[in-house]
Amino acid sequence: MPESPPASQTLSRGIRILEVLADARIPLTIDEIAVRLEVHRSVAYRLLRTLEDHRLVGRDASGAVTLGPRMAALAAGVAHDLQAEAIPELTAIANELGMTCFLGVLDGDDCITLASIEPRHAIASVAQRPGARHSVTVGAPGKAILTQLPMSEWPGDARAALHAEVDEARVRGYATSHDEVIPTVQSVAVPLALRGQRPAAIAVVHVATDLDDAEIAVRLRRSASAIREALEG
Amino acid sequence: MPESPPASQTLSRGIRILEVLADARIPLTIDEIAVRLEVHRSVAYRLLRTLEDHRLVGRDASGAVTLGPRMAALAAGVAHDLQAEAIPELTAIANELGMTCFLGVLDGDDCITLASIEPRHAIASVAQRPGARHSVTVGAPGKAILTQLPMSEWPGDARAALHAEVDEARVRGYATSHDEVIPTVQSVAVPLALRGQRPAAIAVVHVATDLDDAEIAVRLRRSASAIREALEG
DNA sequence: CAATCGTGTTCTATATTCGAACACAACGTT
DNA sequence: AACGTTGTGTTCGAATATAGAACACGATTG
Repeated sequence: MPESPPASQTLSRGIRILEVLADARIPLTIDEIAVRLEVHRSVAYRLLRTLEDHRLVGRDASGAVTLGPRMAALAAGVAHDLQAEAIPELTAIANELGMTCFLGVLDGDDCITLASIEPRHAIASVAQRPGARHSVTVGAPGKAILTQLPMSEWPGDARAALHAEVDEARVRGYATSHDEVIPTVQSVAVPLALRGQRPAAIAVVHVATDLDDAEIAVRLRRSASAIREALEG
Repeated sequence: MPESPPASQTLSRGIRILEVLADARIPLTIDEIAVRLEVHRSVAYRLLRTLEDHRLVGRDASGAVTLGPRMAALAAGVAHDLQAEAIPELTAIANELGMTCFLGVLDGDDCITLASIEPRHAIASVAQRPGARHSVTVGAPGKAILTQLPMSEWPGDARAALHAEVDEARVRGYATSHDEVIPTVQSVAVPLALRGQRPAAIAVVHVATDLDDAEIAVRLRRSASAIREALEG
């Protein structure tokens, strides 16, 4: 068993500033940040100045600290080729089915939405925005991702509860959810397994439709295949 | 004149790793990263382990380093309320005009796309993705942003060249571009100035249309007002 | 079976960071 | 006006977290 050498304190604190700012969702003062990090204010100050040099944070008119747009530019580099191939497919699906369609990937015990495309008259429009994150144990995309993992890698609290449901999804080839992540909406997702990359899924959400879940799944699977094809040749 | 105390070396190097990964767009080995940072490999190693702890980077199956989806989750916190208000408006515009519609904000000398919505029947789909970044001196959104700034804050090389064009855009209330950022496409943008926040703009791109630029601008301005209203009461 | 390329670990001198203290500006309150 | 408050930015010595060399190891490749 390899030892676990200590991480970099300074870098870790700098990143925690970004995390704090991201979930605060409002501009914070340096003091507030220092308190949340439990470091001396002068430490937070120097770290902030460094983040500012790299434009990852900025100040609003009153001097309070916020995340900078440059963060979005960095995030655009995440799974760049997957996004490039997936987005046109998501768009096609969204237009054909008239439903919001999105791409989720596994991150630890979470499912993170990387891209999402909305059709006209989007009902659940604020539903799934890029960057949205929730436990992989809830929602259709999460379960579609779980079908790709050995149960030993599931979050501890999910094994008993989801065993049957995920098994069924695996043989069926798609997963569904009702009322889990977003109240009253249903979701259908198919797994997207790529060589060497983290497990992913593409999914749609809808409230009520004349289409059968299985029919939706067929359409999703077609795009999943196209994406896989494009990326793995 | 305040002195400029040195920035945090460790944090700065850690961020440079993220920057290097974002623009490499392919997985890198630790050695490659160390070379690009011009640091000893063991330094890069410890920094990487820290980034990994925070899930900002991950490894693919072969052990190479990539940006992690968590970066996207962080980026979702950028201008959170602006995005929340803008996205429904962008969607409405995209569907009404049948054009890709996006939100750009100023970052230093660059214009960064924060969100973009494509219409139902998208023609040129890969136009402007979230996170896209280019000089504020090119493209319609950039010029719409420049109309909000005193010329003293323009990038040095833009003052002479763009003076007349931006002045005209300012009195007209909208900016245009042909063939600047993306070949053959035209763009129309209106400024979006928000109290205490960085200058922004909303814009559409199109190839050829029966609509007049001025008519498009009217529609854009309506949404800009709605967003301003919602955020500033 | 070398040679190469990659990862992960251990170690000490020292450069870097920490955190207290100081200086100052803007705002409200009494 | 004097006062406390709340915020920022700067200085500096001591302490420690970091830097970078060296070592150990496993895959691949020739």
